[in-house]
Amino acid sequence: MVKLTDVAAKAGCSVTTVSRVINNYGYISQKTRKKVHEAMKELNYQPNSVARSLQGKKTKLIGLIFPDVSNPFFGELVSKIEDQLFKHGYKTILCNAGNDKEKERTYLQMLMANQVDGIIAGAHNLGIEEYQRTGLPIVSFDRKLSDNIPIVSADNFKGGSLATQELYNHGARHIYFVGNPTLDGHPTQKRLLGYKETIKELKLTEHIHPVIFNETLALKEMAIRDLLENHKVDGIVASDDLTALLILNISHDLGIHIPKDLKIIGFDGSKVVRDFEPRLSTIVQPIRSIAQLLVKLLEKRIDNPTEELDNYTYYLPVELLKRESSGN
Amino acid sequence: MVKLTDVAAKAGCSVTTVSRVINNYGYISQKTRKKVHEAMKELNYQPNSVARSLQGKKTKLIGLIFPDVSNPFFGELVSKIEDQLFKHGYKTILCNAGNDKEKERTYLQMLMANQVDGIIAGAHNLGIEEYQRTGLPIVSFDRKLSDNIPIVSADNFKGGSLATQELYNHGARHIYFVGNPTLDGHPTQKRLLGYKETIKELKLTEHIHPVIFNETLALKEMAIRDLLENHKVDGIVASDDLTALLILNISHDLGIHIPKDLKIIGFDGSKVVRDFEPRLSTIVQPIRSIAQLLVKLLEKRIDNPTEELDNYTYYLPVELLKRESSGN
DNA sequence: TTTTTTATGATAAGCGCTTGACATAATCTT
DNA sequence: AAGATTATGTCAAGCGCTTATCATAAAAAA
Repeated sequence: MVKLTDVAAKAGCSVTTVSRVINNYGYISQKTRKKVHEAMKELNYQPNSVARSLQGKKTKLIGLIFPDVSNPFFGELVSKIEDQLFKHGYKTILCNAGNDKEKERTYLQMLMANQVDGIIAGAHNLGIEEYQRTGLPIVSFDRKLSDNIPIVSADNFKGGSLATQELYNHGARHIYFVGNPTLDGHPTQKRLLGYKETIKELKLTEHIHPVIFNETLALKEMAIRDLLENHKVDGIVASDDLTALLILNISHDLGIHIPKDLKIIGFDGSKVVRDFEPRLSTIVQPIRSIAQLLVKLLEKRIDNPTEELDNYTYYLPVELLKRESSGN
Repeated sequence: MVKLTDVAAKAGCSVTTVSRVINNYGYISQKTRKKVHEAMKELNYQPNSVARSLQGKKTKLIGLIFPDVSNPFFGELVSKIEDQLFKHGYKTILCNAGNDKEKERTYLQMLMANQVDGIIAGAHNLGIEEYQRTGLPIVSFDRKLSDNIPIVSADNFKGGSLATQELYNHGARHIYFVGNPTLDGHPTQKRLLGYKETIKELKLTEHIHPVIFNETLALKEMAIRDLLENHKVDGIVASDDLTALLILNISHDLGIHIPKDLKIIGFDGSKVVRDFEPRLSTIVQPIRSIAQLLVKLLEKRIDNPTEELDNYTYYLPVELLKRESSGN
């Protein structure tokens, strides 16, 4: 392994000088600076970040705690975050927490032990305290952890409302909300609230049909089949796109015509779903902006941990993508 | 920050003893071991892995270099790999390389600087040498890097063959291969070879219709539209599921009935696609097994870098999932 | 009791790098 | 030419932990 002393030898100067070049302090002539850089290049030298970190330097490691990148929405979000972090010089430690409390907890410990500079939290298994206890800079996606942890989120309430209104505009009068009904703090709840509010404004009756997010596919299908076969429904606000797709498929099996008999609108609008299911109307979350803001806020916290932010809650605007499934 | 000396103080023993407990060497009585563990728990102590790594201990960090987790297949694969790594006590550094040579190169440097224990390489931008030069244990997914780097892959050739045969069995005689035609070393090429071989056996004419993987959606759509409108085709082997979905959608737009007028079969079989597009026939890669094998091989390399493996090429069996789109 | 074995402590070196203190050149000012 | 400025070097301490060495004490075996 090439080390500082090797570079110094090659460049014909002292380690101090090399260190000065690398860390950019003290007096250095252009000539030596160049010589050192050349030596580093020739030897393909990379300062050992482990050693640097031990001096209290930043590790430039960020922990990303999210449910699961195999979900297209989280996949895209994580991808965008990773890209932002990379541009800011950070490396991403990927922590898929699933719905596994224990795994999330272990990861938290690991991240601390690895001296990460900060955490972006998007999983929802653990309580606030466990995150607080890390003492690390944290920003949260879509869920309030505590008063002093910034939270970034799409405007889920508005999304729920927009979706409901869109279905109404296209003639639906028996509009169901299909998805997770009761997870408190969970983002889908705000979507539900938006739905409820709008239903009330429209003087309709609210109908909530629970389809639990991390149930098996078969159980979800049963729940949806039950809805479509045994209830009078002509419009559905789905809590997320995957649920919406399921409804689309089952409707097709049952011979229910979309959008004539039933109008559907999803939520999330990941690129994959938008591109490959072009019939589905959906509420699109601004994934790129979310990623940018998360990283920007986190970096701010890292660079200045004590500074109070002027705002701890950010709702980014959603967009209604009108397609065939909602009657367009 | 809690450190070793704090634990020693709390437990009423020397740092040496604490270190003996942590690293499990030398003589230690059950009583002291317990006392130390209690002290660690009480203080919520985590050995600083940065400091440990500096002694030459393993970092337990693995770099994962893949194109992009927002692609459902890679999302699922990365998710499964992450899970395997976690179970083996490793942390995952996520490196989305996209098709960006420079980013991949930078990541490689970063991984070296961070003293990762090994790399799982699934991106295809860089040449062998740059990987070799890291001097790190590496395993590769789906692409040969060099003779002494193990490669794990689904049996793409067999998959291409199975798909072609399936279309034939259901009556297709004008069977096209749609996707990347020429990327050498790229996995889709073996799929193409499987297709070609089988076409020859069946005494049909081969037709290759290029749709470049990282083109824009619009260009891909144009290419497909051209195929469907201007060519006599009744069967398509798609190089991957997303391309297959595109073909499905465009066929629908053009009023081409699937599977009556045209039979399609995709490739990859990620869970998302299987669950949410249940009409699509596809060649399913054994993602979980791939992940397990990759991690197993990598760990072997890490624990014993010099040992020669008895095999450097692993083709895992694919499975044909028969659905409606291929005529079932 | 004597010898072995087991348990713990004190001390120090070192992993690769940073940084401060101090010293000495080389170059620039006026 | 004298002082100021800039450039480089030497040396040493320290980040938190591991590990080897040596010493000593307690428990177990002979």
